[in-house]
Amino acid sequence: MTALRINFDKDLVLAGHFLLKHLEREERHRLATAARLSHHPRGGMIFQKGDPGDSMMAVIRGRVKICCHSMDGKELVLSIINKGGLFGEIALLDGEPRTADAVALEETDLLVLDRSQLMPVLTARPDLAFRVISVLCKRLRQTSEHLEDTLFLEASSRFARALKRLADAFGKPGPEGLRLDIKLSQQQLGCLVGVSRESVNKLLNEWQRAGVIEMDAGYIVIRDTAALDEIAESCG
Amino acid sequence: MTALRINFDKDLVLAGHFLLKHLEREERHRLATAARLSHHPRGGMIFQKGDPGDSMMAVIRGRVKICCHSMDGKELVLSIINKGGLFGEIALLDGEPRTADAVALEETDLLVLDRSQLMPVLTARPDLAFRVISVLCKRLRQTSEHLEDTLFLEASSRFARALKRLADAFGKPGPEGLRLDIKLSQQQLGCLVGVSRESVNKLLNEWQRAGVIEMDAGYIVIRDTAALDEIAESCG
DNA sequence: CGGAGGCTGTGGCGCGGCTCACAGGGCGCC
DNA sequence: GGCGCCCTGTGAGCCGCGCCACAGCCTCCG
Repeated sequence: MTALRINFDKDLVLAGHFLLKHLEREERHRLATAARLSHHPRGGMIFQKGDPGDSMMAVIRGRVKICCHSMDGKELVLSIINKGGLFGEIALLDGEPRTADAVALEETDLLVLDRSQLMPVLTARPDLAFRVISVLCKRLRQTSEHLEDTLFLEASSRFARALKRLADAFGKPGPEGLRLDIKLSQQQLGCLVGVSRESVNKLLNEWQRAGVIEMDAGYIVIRDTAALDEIAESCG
Repeated sequence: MTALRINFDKDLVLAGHFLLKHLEREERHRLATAARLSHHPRGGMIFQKGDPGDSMMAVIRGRVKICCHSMDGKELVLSIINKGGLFGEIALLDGEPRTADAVALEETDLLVLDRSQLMPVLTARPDLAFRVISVLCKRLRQTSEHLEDTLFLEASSRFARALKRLADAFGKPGPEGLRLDIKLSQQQLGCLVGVSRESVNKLLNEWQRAGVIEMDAGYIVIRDTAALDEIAESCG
């Protein structure tokens, strides 16, 4: 009974995912039964840079950060995966080790798909392969934009752009403005763009004084999108 | 007669390319006849960031740099494509605008493949699709490593790593050491890693004095690979 | 309830590296 | 040959921002 419910849930999860929603129900069901569920506590390590990787994960509940660390302990957060999102495809697809760490930001449930299950489907369904290709293209565009940002822009613009990206991914419109529905410490915000915690603090307070943003119970609310755009484009 | 020779050449070029070498001869020939040749003088612009892009290019002769520019005129060189290399796949695959400029570093001939020609082949041949996927994965790994480098490492390490990468791509073993078979100004070298021309100059001279590298007729020769590794890994 | 550990808020110092300024050299073009 | 242009070489100055230090808070836990 429980097993049945879990399988049913898995089907639903896969069906909800844009990569797999176009599969025949039967095919999807086969994937669903083969997929493992895995649970991770807040802060739990899902995989680590250098691990052999023959699976990819879909986030059912919680959030996952993809990050890596320098030799002297600095952290760079490459991306934050929301519920419904997918990560770990690269190592699955090319068979090389994982390029980054994956850490649960909150209590998180994952659906794990192994290469051996996925590859036959990919081969049989060219449309699925194209979907994968377009995911990879998007990632590449993002990463390369991230690189441009860090080389061309100074800290304030970079951070403003990061807020805008966060707003796209986690923004909920509210009475006061666009509310970022995710709690990140100033430390973590800094890691998103390669800026020190202290600088993040100073920028946040500066913008708060200027009425561009507002802090509400630890959440950031963007009050003046235009002003933020201004900062993001400034200098250059 | 000329046309025939050109078609024959195209066939050869495609056959030499790892993406296409596994196609049936007939299929490849169809692609080859459909593909355009295009010629660019040294410094010529091949395409520009933001252009609609429905083609990808294989380099038959010469070299191409993929780069982009900041609003205040700084340049970032994302990669340099050698003869035999491929570029422009991303826009072709996902239909979005080009993410960067492509400029001929030398007198360059290209073979241009249009989306309309390539897509049917891609759909019919899953192995080709996988090959494309693995190209994208490799690019993604490179870009993300580039990003890590610029955020984590200081100028000297970054530049040392860039030299190593150049050595991988363009290095010819010689009597004195590994010779980089490409002429780049200090300006261009700087653009590869986001370092000012002056800093590049100082580093090159410093390393030359230390016997790590040597300049020969404008070409860089790496004499002490281990020392370069040392610099690349240093600090952290 | 008290202590520890993580987060925020701020000021000051120091440094890596960019900017600027200038001088000399090679090379193609008029 | 001479002129302009782009390259290399080098020193001085400046500045953004990281790093350090410290103080006040909140939260979790024994």
